[in-house]
Amino acid sequence: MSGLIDRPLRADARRNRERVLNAAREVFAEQGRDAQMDDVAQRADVGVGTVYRHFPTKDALLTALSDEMFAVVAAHVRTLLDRDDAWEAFTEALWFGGEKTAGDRAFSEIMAASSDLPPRTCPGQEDLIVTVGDLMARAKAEGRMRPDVAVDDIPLLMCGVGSASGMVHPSHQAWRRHLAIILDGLRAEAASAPLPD
Amino acid sequence: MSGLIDRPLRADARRNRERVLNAAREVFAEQGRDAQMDDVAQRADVGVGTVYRHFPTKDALLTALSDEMFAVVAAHVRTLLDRDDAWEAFTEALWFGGEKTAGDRAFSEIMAASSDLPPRTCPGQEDLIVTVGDLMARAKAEGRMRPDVAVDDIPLLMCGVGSASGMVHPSHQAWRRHLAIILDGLRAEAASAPLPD
Amino acid sequence: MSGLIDRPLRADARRNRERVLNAAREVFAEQGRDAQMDDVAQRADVGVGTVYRHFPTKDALLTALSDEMFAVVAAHVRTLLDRDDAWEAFTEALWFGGEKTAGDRAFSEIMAASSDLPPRTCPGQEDLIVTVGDLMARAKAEGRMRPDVAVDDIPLLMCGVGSASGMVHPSHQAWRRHLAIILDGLRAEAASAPLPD
Amino acid sequence: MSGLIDRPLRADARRNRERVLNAAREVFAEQGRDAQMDDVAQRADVGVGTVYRHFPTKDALLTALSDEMFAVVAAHVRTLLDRDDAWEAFTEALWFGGEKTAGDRAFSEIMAASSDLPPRTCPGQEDLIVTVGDLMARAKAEGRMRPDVAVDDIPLLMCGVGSASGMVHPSHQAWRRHLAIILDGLRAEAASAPLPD
DNA sequence: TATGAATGAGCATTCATTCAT
DNA sequence: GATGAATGAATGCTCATTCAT
Repeated sequence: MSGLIDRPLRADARRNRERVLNAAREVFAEQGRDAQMDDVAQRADVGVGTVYRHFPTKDALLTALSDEMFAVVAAHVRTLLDRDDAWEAFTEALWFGGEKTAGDRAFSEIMAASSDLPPRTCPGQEDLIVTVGDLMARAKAEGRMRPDVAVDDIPLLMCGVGSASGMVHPSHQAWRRHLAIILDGLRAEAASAPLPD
Repeated sequence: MSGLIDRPLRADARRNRERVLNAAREVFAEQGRDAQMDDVAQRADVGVGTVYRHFPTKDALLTALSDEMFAVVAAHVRTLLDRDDAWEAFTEALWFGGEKTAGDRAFSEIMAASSDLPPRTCPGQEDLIVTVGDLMARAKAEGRMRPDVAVDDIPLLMCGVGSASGMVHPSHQAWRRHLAIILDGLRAEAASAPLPD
Repeated sequence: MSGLIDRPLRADARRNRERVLNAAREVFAEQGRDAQMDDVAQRADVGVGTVYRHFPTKDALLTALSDEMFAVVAAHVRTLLDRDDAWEAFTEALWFGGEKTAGDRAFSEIMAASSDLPPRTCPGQEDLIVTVGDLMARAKAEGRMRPDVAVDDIPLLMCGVGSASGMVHPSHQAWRRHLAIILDGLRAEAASAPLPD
Repeated sequence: MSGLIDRPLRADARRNRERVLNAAREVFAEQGRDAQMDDVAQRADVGVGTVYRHFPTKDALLTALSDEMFAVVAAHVRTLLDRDDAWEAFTEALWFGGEKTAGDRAFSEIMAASSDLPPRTCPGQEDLIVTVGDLMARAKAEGRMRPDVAVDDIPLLMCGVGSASGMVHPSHQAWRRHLAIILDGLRAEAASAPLPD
């Protein structure tokens, strides 16, 4: 009952929340985490207060954004789980992640800064660890992936891809070369020596 | 005339410049480019004014720091030019660069941010491009390095290594794994497909 | 006509008005005039809009609250008018006022701040001036109260009692000592010299 | 040595610190603790930054102001210690305190708000407790002051005087009547009954 | 009419940079 | 030259009030 009555209000609010999120995504992607809340509000065609109503803190907004990013990637990777070729699935997962990360300055910065912060984790991130871990285990079993890589190496490598994605101007697709090299380096045949621990 | 009078002052000034640079190196390495000028001055046991006398702008100081970094690396790489084994020399160059970058938050950030900035180059960087380019050409000729990598890919990859260096807590040596993978990915045998352009 | 239709609404509205007033009384008493309208609404289980429907302004709400306070006290004092012993009645009036004021941060603050505001008066306050004035006149006639006090002194003194009521921690009853001293100071025998004007 | 060299700088800074303090005293006295830092800066003919250089926080500034107030009063009261007539000295102390408090909204508010805050004390306040306590002991011994008042009652009473000082417009001297009554209430002969505890 | 989301002026605070001493 | 105090634009966040639903 009240559900039906609530809808209109909530619908409006949700729409605004979405506008804020979209604006924030753009603004932070372009300008990095130093972008200003006022800019987000402006881009969303909304007062600052509205931004703060939905996200009590700049940090909360940034967190929401990154959680969402993880969730999106995690969801996609999950669809890859039933592929027969685990290495190929893994590869595709990383390409997808790169695609999402590329050009998102804030996300890259957040990942790069994660050393300072308490090691907060969100559902998406945990899911990602599980699913990617699964793919990696199978790819190793297939003999396609070098056995000395760990799941924990992946965020590291992707963080690198992310920061690379900002470099070199126009095509902005230099990160593809970066990732291609990394993927080649992850192949079973590539291992010239065990990775240092 | 003024030369004679200047000398002692200049000596003093040069010493101060050095103190500032040393302090700045430490401070920015630890706290990243967001560190404050006042902190630099304090660490250098110098007034802020002195910092500004030598570097008109925070940005100028940061630039000086990064130029210096490039110069140091370039100098080292130059000593590797007469090695017989070019691939090995190249490898060592990258390990040296990684070592220098790791733990220098500001330098990593600067490299990662270079997309914003006009593509300023400093002598060290140019030198690096030449020497590393030379090593790469020879390594390719040796048949040890995949032919489709370009010199321009290297800063990209190293930028990744840099941002990785900040991640994962105490040992802070996870970047070594990252670089090892990349190097394996750069080997001639690793190339599973040509790099995208 | 509209009267008949309005009634039920009015009943509802009046109930809401009451809820708002009750909530506001509590909230402002606890947190002082800096308490937020949203808090009032929440405590009243009502939307902010409803609060604003009944009181166009935070100030209006505060005013209503203080008017009400005056009315309550005035009503009580009026019941004391037929006492034989005017001094005792006066005394009781002040104790009653103190009791009401103690622990009501907002009311104390409002009284203390009344210098800023235009010297607005409400029926309760006027009534209070009349009744207390009457008691005072009779107490002076009885020879129990010093003749140089004026009705205008009383709010002043009570304001002091009010601000005192907030001080000193848990028992919060230090104001009783304050008022006791003042009452002793108001006795006819206490007058060591005429009050300054 | 460096002392001599320091002076000019420090002299300037101290002058500015004084300007800030003076401005703050005025502004907060007039508008209460809600006055804005920008207003203080403006009144001091100084940038906000300067205010913050000397007082890291609005609260720190307010604290400094109140500490100073206590110190001034304490110093004055200390000069009264050698009076023969302790009651008279006590009386004078309170008049002095009233004089200082009257018209200083912020100070009154701070005293009135002291119930919330952790019971911070400054040297002046402690000194005051000691000296006033001494005067009170002697006044009681003289048989001039009622024995059941405690030093702790005084801030309470003065807080009342303070808040009273803001009331009633033009003369602004109504607080004198308030204090006079209180003083009469504190006399030994005034005690009609022991104070409640 | 009630609701609570939206608004945005307002405010404390920071920090790169300037400039008097 | 060196110093560090002064500057003030910039920024995150709050809260009284309005208004679409």
